[in-house]
Amino acid sequence: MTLDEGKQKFLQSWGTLGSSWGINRTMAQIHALLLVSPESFSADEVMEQQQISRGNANMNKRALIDWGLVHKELKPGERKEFFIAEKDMWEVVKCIITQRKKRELEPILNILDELSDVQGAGKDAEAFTDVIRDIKLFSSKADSTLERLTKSDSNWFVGTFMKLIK
Amino acid sequence: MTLDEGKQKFLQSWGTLGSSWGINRTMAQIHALLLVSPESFSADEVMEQQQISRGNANMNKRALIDWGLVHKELKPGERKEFFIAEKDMWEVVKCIITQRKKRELEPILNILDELSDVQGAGKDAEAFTDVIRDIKLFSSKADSTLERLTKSDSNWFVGTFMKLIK
DNA sequence: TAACTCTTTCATTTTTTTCTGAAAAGAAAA
DNA sequence: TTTTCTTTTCAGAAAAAAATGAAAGAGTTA
Repeated sequence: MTLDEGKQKFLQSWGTLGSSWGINRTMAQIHALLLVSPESFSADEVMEQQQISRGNANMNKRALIDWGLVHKELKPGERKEFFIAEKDMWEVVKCIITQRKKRELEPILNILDELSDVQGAGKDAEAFTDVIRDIKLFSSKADSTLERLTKSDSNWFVGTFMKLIK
Repeated sequence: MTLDEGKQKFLQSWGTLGSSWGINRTMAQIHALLLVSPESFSADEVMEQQQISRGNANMNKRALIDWGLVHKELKPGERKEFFIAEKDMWEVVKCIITQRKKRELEPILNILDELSDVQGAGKDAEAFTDVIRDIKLFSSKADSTLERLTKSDSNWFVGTFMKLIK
């Protein structure tokens, strides 16, 4: 397989994976494009490579920066902004965990807290509080595990998970 | 908060969480509905509770069964099928991990294998193979960790993660 | 076999999400 | 200040995903 074929296949797959995880396909593909490129890209280059509009490129570029997956790069003498992806895969994983945890896990934890004290008696109320309690147990365990994960360094991660997997 | 308000809020939140993780909102809400109910539901009851069409109810009910999150229940004397959710939260988590791993992680692992032997020289090819190698490292570590996780019992999970979060 | 009950399918409609492109805003150079 | 280059915004268009409902299918009972 040639480099170009490989890149193309990677962009395609990364986009598909992203969209099945609730991430806009184009955002995932721009991320993939920047990930496999040693050079930074201008907005125009991204637009041309991905055949997308300026608005679309800008919107997704900003989202990637918000997630911490992409950084701005200013080239001396150039007026344009350039963009380059975080290449350290451990940093990438940490960014994704941090963002999704903040945006999704933490809000649901707050709601579960509120739901812990519903009023009601009987089988229905009992089933409800049981489920909420169990979900809360798992969620807060997940939350603190991920919190520790993102606070640790790559070696800790590799070491700990190595132990887990054998 | 009353039981009904609580249920309503839970269905709402579970649906939102689901859709930000690439799971159809209605599927997540039906799941939530069945999760917090001690009794099983017929298709008609689901339709009425969620105000959705027969086709929609059927489609999502089937998806939930495919995932292993919901089971059929045949009541003696009744011609209808009834549906009841798996209530053991550890089983629920295992179902979700197993399905997503099979549908998403494993396919990408196969693609990463193919992408490992792209032909090409220079900075671009090097950047490409570096990224693919790193993603493969993380993915296969994740894969084997999740594999072991789903093969283990609840106590193992609680114990191990307890240690991690100490 | 015919009538009945319930489930499944799928072409069409509806809703939601994503994308476009032109206009506005911002920032550096002339 | 004015011009030039670049980024951002956002209303409307397009595409994608989800939902509907009627018809077909499947299994029971009469």
